[in-house]
Amino acid sequence: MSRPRTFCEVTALDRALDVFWRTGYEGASISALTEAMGINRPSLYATFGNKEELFQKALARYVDLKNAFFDNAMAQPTAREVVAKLFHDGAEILTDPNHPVGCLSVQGALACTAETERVRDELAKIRSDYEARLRARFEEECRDGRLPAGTDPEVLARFVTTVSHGMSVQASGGATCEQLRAVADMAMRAWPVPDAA
Amino acid sequence: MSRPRTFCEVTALDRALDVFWRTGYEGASISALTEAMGINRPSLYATFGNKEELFQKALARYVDLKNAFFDNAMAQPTAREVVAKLFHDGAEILTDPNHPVGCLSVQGALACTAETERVRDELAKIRSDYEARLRARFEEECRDGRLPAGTDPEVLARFVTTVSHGMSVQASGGATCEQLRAVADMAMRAWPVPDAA
DNA sequence: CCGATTTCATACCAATCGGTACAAAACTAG
DNA sequence: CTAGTTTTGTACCGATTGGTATGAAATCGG
Repeated sequence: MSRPRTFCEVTALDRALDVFWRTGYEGASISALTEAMGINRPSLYATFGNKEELFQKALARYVDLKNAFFDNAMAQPTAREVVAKLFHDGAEILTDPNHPVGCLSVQGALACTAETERVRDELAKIRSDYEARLRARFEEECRDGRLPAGTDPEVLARFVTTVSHGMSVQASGGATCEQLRAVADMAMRAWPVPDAA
Repeated sequence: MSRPRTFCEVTALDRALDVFWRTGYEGASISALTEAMGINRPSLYATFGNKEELFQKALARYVDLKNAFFDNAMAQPTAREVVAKLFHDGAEILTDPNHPVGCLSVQGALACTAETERVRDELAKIRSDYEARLRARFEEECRDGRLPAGTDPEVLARFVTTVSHGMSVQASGGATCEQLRAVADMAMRAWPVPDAA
């Protein structure tokens, strides 16, 4: 009731996400955030709490976007195709000019001060969650015998996320989609094959 | 002449490096730096210029350390062994408890504000320099026929650096040396082999 | 049309940011 | 022992940091 908002909460959040994505958590000042969001400081604090809560909410939006991409890859019939699609589409997303380059969970905060440890840990948790989902998928296919005997699903999942995060760093350094795809194709050559013996 | 320094310039620089490494460029405040270096502000500015110059000098120290590691790997007789050593020793260094986890050129600044663009670009240049050295080595072995025909040295170099940077992100997330080595071993399975045909 | 309620904009808060002025202290050359 | 030079510690600079107090403007239910 009473006076309604003059701004849309979700679009403001998307603007905030863009700033966090481009400049990292610490690099995003409240002034930069409010300017990008088109609102003023008290509105930000009234609506989103404080900087860290705003980040968490923007991060939740990011995870939504990323889940769409990830689930789409996971819909592939085989683990190998899942990863191939993850790499292929990931290369495009990491270099998409419509949003900041790289992956927020990598760009956001690797190094940090004591005050921003929680943010770094949150991003680390997100990364490890995706890795866990991959591992679960690989374990499944290992049990079914669809992945060669002797395949370690945990290592395989860690390898895939490692390459993905490396691709994010490459994107941050200016690598193109095609260059990332070539790297991804090369990584796929490490995919486990049944023993010839 | 006149009054001598009460501190060692290189050890102070190493302390500064440690802070930049742990907290990133923006996260390292002058107060945190002076405290870690055991000197006060005017001494810092008189000796090292300003924050950015201090970072550059600390970064030069870091590159010295990293070169020792890198050159050691490059001393291996074959490209394959170079990369295997790079991965194997890298896993240890990235998780060495004696210094901050991960690689400074990855942790330092992926995302940044307009004022710290130069720092980010400097780190990106360092990363690409190492990649170029790997590429040169691979090109050499391609010409000599020691790498299979059809091998793209540029892609191979980018793949190796991508995995390395991914390992740095993994280390930042708490991965152990052994876990990184397992990933590295898996990555080595992508190494080019001569066509069976 | 009015009163209750909420959002808005301005202007501010203490703390910290990177960076410096200044004078006392400590050293060396003579 | 003194004159001159450099480093040191303290105390400060304006600007910016994340975060708020406050009152005016706007909208709703009645």
